Amino acid sequence: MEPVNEHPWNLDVEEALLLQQKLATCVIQEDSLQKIETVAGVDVAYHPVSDALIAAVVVLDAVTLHPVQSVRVEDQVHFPYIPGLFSFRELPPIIKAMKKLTLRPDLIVCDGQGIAHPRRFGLASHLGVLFDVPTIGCGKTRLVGSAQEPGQKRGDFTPLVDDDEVIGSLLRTQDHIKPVCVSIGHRISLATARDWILKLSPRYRLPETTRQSDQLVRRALAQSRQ
DNA sequence: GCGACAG
DNA sequence: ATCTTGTCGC
Repeated sequence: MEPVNEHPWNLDVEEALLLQQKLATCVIQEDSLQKIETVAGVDVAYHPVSDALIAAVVVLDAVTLHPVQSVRVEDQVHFPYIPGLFSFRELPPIIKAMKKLTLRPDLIVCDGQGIAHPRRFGLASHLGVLFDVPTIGCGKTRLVGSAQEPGQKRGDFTPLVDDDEVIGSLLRTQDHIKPVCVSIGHRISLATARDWILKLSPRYRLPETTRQSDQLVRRALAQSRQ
């Protein structure tokens, strides 16, 4: 799977901020989904031994949630972790992994934010714009914004608000378990994004896409540690 | 000035 | 994120 748009990654902080501002105008905050038959999850972990990042993409059947394809890739770190500039650290290995996919997923769920971001351009939006594929941001914690605690039942949600703007939802995926932070990545509406996250989280707090890509990454870490 | 701050 | 320690539930 090849990206539709590309840009340099050897940027300093100021250049990265400007690029976010520019690319944020490309985000489509509406559904433009065709048939969703496959859903992908992406995750990245830092490998301290080799000072590298390991990225994994797992593509699941949207009905059975069983994996149909998975890829893994290792890449050097070339940008520090800075809240708000997360994608400049994690996207290079993710793009490498995406290029190895022989099938094009209909939807991608990211472990991080979409437009629930200071400049409305988190990792999920960045990935979505570069590949022009529908994406959802599903973070374990929030980056910006404030929200009331949603009800205790699976499916309950509250708006995440920043600067008088609804930028996402706190969504309870399991009864009494800490909610996740859902936001639009690209080419999807917030309501549809919530529906998919709920559908992908039938048993655990996090969607199967995130859990399975996370598992693949952890397996690589444990393996190369010996 | 101080805290907060996706992974 | 990762690592460590401690506590609780299965």
